[in-house]
Amino acid sequence: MAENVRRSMPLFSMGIVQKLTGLTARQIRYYEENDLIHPERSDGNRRVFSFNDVDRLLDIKSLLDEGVNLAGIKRVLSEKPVEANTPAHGKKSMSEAELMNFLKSELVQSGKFGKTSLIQGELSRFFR
DNA sequence: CTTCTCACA
DNA sequence: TGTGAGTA
Repeated sequence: MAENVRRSMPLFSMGIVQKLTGLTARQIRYYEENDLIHPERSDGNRRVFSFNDVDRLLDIKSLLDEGVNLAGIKRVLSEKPVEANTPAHGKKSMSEAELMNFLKSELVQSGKFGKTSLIQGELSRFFR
């Protein structure tokens, strides 16, 4: 499962994840406190999120829109341990495809506005 | 400049 | 949750 490696490869900083998920740093840190996500720690105690974390955050965001509280989200994610990867073809979670699509869109948008794109640098490591 | 923790409106 | 203080 080399995919898990990529998925767990920590390479997103707080700022990147904020733009990717649309959540605020406060929320992300708060969710971490509630064991909804487990980012890695790198120099100076800075969080480093993996693809898996971002994916999870996206799920959390969806649940939030549905009016689910932390307890509920916690419950949902509990059934989703961490390495819950598809047995064969994974029709169950197409979150990866969604995420890829989302990330690409972000890149396009960034290009359109000709501005920003801190994620471009980070993302290049995925599409290289 | 960015992120971190802590604490309070 | 947001925000500001004080750091690293």
